[in-house]
Amino acid sequence: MIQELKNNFGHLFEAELLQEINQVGSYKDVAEGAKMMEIGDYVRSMPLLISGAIKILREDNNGDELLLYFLEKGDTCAMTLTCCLGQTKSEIRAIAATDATLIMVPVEKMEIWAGKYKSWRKFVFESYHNRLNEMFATIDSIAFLKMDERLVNYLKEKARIAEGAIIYSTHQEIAYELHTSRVVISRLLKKLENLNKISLHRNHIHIKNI
Amino acid sequence: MIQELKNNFGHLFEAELLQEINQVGSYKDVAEGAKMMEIGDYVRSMPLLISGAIKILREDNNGDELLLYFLEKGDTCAMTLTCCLGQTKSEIRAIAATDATLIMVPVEKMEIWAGKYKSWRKFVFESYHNRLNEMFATIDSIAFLKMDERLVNYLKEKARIAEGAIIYSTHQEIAYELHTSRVVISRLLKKLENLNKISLHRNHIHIKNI
DNA sequence: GGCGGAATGTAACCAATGTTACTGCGAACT
DNA sequence: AGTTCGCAGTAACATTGGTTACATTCCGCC
Repeated sequence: MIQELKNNFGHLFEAELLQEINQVGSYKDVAEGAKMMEIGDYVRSMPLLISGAIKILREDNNGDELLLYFLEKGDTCAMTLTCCLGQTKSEIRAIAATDATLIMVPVEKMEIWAGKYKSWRKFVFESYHNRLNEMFATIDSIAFLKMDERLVNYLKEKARIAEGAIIYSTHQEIAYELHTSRVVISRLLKKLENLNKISLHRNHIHIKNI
Repeated sequence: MIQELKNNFGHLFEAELLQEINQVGSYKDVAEGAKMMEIGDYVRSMPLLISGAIKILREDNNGDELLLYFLEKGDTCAMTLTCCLGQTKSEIRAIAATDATLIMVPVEKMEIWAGKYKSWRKFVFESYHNRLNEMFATIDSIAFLKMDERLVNYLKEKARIAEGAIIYSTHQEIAYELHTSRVVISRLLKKLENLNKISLHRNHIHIKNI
């Protein structure tokens, strides 16, 4: 494990902290689509993401979903940070967007290291900061953009995460994540295809130039 | 100053930390409407809110605004927390929603205390947590609610902040904060008045039962 | 090859919200 | 008292996005 740790977090943490993480952390592989956290769950360990991507979703009373943001390599989940300390429930759902590997750290360490290691504090603060910024971006998107622009942003982000020009999603799945209906997504995607920005296929979308 | 500190933060911080805050912090009074932070500003001190309320706003490229949430007594601004450490610019605007008093703490102390006082760490983490939760609530509101429901929530919140049943806002101001148009707000307010939930007057709104 | 289910395409319609344009009212000022 | 200006009321219309309904296509499976 220590090698992956160094590769992904070596520039952040001093050797002693890496050593500690190595001792108490446990490896975990998750498959694409796996639910990693549910709304209302209590959190007992903190994930450090080594590879893959996790999507973070919000749900309303009617079960309608909305994609908030993605976590990637080197990220951690801000939700767990204070859930651990404050013993509160998760407000969000986390689902593996791709196959992913992570290191799980017991919550007790979280606060101990915050007192002990400056680099850990920096990491935790920056995680919060990044998450807040992603939330701002999400809010901008919902509040200020129209659905066609939101869709384009979504496709860009998805392509970036997938590290390729092909997105394997159905229109229905996209509709869920943007909290709209399948018909609307089909309509807008077709427009993008007519503009020659994407090409549509069954079960996947080819991003050409958006 | 020490007395206000004790009243508002005494239950959070140990005596030694209160003492330190008292030594390095400076009092500041701001009048309603005063701009306390602008998008793009660098932050050099951290506010602890003693009384009053601060509204936190987001703005898009076209200058359109959106109210994110209010800060109140006992809160601090999460934005400053990492702006200080990371030397990044503010992503938000802060405006005094009422007359307010606060204690400004130099940023250098922020990280020092985080290493020294467990209670300070707890406070900072909880601040982040609260802000994230408020952002979730804001997103829920924008994404899942229709404008009439958002307006009702807004009025409730405003009345709570004002500690009374009368809201001194014009329709135009409300429209800005909810990022819609004055006509839409007037229309919806009139509906609420017809339902006998509010009564409308020039420059103010009387909340009756919503 | 035919069947069935999932995914997509599309039209027609509806509801919510945004826009434009104009009216009238009230308070402040002269 | 008359003027001015900001605020509020309202109608008419445009646009966006959501809904319903149905046709078509693709693919795996028998």
